[in-house]
Amino acid sequence: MNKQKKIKKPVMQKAKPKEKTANESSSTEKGKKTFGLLRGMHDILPKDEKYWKPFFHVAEKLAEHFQFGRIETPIMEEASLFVRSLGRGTDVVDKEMYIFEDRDGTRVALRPENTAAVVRAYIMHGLWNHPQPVKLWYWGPMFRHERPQAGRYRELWQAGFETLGTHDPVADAELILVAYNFYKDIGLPVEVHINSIGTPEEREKYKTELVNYYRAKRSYLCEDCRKRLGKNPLRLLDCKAEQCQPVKEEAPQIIDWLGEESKNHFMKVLEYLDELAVPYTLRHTLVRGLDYYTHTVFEIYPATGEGGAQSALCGGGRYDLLAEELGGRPTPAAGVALGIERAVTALKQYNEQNKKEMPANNLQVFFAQLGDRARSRALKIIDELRGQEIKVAFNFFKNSLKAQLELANSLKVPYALILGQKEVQESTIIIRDMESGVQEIVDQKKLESMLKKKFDNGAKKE
RNA sequence: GUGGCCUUGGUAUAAUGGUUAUUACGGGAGAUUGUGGAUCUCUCAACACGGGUUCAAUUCCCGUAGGCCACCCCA
Repeated sequence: MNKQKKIKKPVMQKAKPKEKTANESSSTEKGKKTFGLLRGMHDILPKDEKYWKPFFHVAEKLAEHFQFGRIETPIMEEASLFVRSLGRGTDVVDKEMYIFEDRDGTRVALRPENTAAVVRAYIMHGLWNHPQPVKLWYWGPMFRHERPQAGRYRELWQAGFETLGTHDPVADAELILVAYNFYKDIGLPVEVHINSIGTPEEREKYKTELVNYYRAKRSYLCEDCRKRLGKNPLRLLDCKAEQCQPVKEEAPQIIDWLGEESKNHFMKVLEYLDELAVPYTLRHTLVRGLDYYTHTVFEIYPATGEGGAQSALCGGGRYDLLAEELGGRPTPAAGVALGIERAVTALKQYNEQNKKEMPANNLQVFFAQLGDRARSRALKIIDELRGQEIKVAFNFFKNSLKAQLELANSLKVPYALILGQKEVQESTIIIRDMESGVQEIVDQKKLESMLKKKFDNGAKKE
């Protein structure tokens, strides 16, 4: 052994320091190119499944309960769909879209979000002829060419809920409830931030007021804010620079610039939330970056308040004008998009801090097999157990009993079944209690009933 | 898009301008061959890539890529 080692390594050693000539050859002959990920992209591996699956299930369940129909639209659309909906001048459109010409010369974009596409589908398939409102949900990847950071990816998964064809504030409240439950059901404490940005007209008036106010204080502002003043005044409210805080605090609030109708709508939404006991915080600085929003806007954050700058877990609001903008008939609507990666990250962090773990696998038995004959018999029995809805783990790639039990142990399975030559001969099987180590030999025919009895007893004890 | 920090096996880490790059977890095999959760043995596996400085670079410098942080913005 040792000798082999000594021979092997010096050879490797020599190959490397052969300097420049060796380098060339090693990069072509020996060193096969390996591939990494495109920037900002990530794989979702089986180990993450315990986080991703529950979120999907919760979304699916909520959709079922609240009767949102599933819709999946293509991840590519005509680029102009997003330009129109999100608005020229928004960052998402101007600098974050994956946009290219396909082989036919069509201007194509990878969807940066899904509301526009859902509205497109709503119009295209004449869903306005269905009983209104039409409630839809989706789950899939979005693409934004941003500079990546933790919680910010270029491919990001979103679940979304959209309610189209109603002006009723109860729709806003329902969406917030759904989003709130999405986190609550999974055990992640969150807080809802909410605001109203009224109609475009009201917003314009407010913007003018805001600009006037800020202009007077221009000399106190940070550099960014001076830029924002001309470019994107609503963003002034988001400024984190310390020097701007006093100015910000005194700034006019959009609420005061809403008309009767808008105000009433907002009040109604809040009343519903009170009734639903969804805790929320009014945040008059909450505006949103996509052009299509009107009236209610909201975001949800982890209640821990940690997680860096991009900690918003989801965002949504009303978009009463979007359908019309996209060529449909006027259709009041509202929706919410939930970032799955951020939810996963927040939940992981929360679990870590609170020493919680995701529910363990619900495997009930491990099937250990010894020898060829046992193996083929095992497959049959396992299939029968599957028919009985008994969740059984096994690994036919390991042959020693020891290795198999080791696996059973690491999987935390309560019972192991052991089938060897002897048992095959006698048509029996061993049931081993993994905790106590007690084993009993039972007739294979009685296996299912025995197991079920044990599971029942186990359930009763708990 | 702007600025900054960072990059050693799958993960987490140690050290070093110069013979076999540390340790733990993890993966595989095993400790008299049909029994796990303890211990032990063996084994697998890394200096992101490219260029430069140097007699010599994983170590110093530059570039690229990627990650992270803040901003911009957003989920």
